[in-house]
Amino acid sequence: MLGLIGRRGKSAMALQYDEIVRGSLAKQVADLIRAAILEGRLQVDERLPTEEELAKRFGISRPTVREALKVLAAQNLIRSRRGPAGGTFVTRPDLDAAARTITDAATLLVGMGRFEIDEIVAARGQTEALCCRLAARNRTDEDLDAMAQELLLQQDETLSDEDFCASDVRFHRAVVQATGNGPLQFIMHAMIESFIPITNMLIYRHHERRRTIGAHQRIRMAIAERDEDTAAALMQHHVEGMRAVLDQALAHRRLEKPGGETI
Amino acid sequence: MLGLIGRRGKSAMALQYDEIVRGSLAKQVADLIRAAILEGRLQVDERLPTEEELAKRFGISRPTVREALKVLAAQNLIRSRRGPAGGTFVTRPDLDAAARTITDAATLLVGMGRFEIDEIVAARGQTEALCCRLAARNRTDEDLDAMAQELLLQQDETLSDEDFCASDVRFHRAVVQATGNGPLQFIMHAMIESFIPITNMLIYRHHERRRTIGAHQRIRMAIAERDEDTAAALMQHHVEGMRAVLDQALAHRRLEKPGGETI
DNA sequence: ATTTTTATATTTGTCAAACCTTTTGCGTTT
DNA sequence: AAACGCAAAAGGTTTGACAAATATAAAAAT
Repeated sequence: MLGLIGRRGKSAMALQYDEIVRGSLAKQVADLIRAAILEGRLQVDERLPTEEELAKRFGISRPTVREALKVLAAQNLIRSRRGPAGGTFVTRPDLDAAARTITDAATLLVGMGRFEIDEIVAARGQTEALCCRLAARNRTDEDLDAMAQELLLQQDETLSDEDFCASDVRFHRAVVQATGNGPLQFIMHAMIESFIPITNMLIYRHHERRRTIGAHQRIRMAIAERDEDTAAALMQHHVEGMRAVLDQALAHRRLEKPGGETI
Repeated sequence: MLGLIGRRGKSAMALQYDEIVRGSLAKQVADLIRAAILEGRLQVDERLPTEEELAKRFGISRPTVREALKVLAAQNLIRSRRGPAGGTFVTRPDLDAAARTITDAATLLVGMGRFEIDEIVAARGQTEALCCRLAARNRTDEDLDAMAQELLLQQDETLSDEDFCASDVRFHRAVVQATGNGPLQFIMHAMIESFIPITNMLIYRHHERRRTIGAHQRIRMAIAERDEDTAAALMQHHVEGMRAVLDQALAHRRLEKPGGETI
């Protein structure tokens, strides 16, 4: 019974205005375990007690414990397996999983129209230009190869719009990858994966492929020659050149507003 | 009974190798509802059926439904209230909530040592210098006031290390805020909130306050005068100047490795 | 003796039915 | 008209049980 507040009687203690209760029992338990993980009191890959044991120790029921564990699992902090050697384990922080999390969050915001197109274009232009600078400085030959591979693919005329967009995303990712900076790659994920597809799916219906490919090729060339200023300027021009096309494409899209009850 | 796969007997259907099941029932339900929200089939602030009703429609039990809803609530997609007018509602995508999500993800990665200090310093220097440029271009007088307020606070000698660090974070946030670019602010949250505290809590034990304050003041002045190049250079120098101090501080910290069973 | 099969115990996953707590709204009383 | 109180609705929690998966040990077959 770890001090959780359940079925609290209104103890007539005068002047006790500070946070009566933080939330549901499940939330309190989730917060406790999360804190234990974040503070390192629970090591990576360490096994937590069984759900029944947790329920007993916290003085709550197993379904409530499970609700708490589900929340933590949704945050990629723990994972569960069945069986005798199963149980709940602390998950090693995974770069991909974390990147997916922030991408989802960014995609949601973009999809719900919380950002202006102009803002997105400006943010892309600036940050990707910066990445170009660092890429020109730190790129390896493998990075150049990765870019070349996408360029080759993009020149295939039979490529569907969707596949072309996907290749475009991979090209920009390759540029970010070439910076060799982990934290920057992590941050740029949100840009690359959420901002680019939204803008591109609108644009490529208007057949701007040739121009895009040309810009990509020049960018790669500048990075190959370690010409920071040129690479950055090219990228910024490439991205911000979309603005006009985007505004036009957006006008078409305003009319599509589906709605339907499914659940 | 919406086609969920529960208690599946090994139906002897030959050649049905494709994804027998996606996961637990709770996960399947969570995925279904999430997709409905992300695709706009469930509008913002729309009320979902009651938990009992959902259980009936999906053909599963209420605890399982609740596990699914908890997952979605943890992702800030829904919220629940009790009472007759209560229920489960689709949450409007919130910038702060999303920012908190990515901050948590980044903090976790940093805390678990998935990034090198050098990388973090470099990423901070580059991106914050970029923000300085845009801040110098777009800042309002209110932005300058916000910076000045933190500077004033930082000059208080009696400030605790923790409070000084918090003010430092707010100063850097004010710079990002001054860019006036929503997506950029969103992305930079992860830097500001997770990368800065980690580095600063190490540094300020070594009493670098005066130098920090001086750098802040010069940065603000350059932004006020709309001098992009100077502001960017100052910020980059300010951030990357920490590297040596950081390496030193890190050496001290290597010895602290607490471990203890609490859950 | 080695491999394969079977049994068993353990742990998560799911279910059912109830009860508790909070909140709203209505109806009664003052 | 305002205040109070009650009842209904919905999420929050509990209890106890069973189902499914899986690692380990035991047994059987080769």
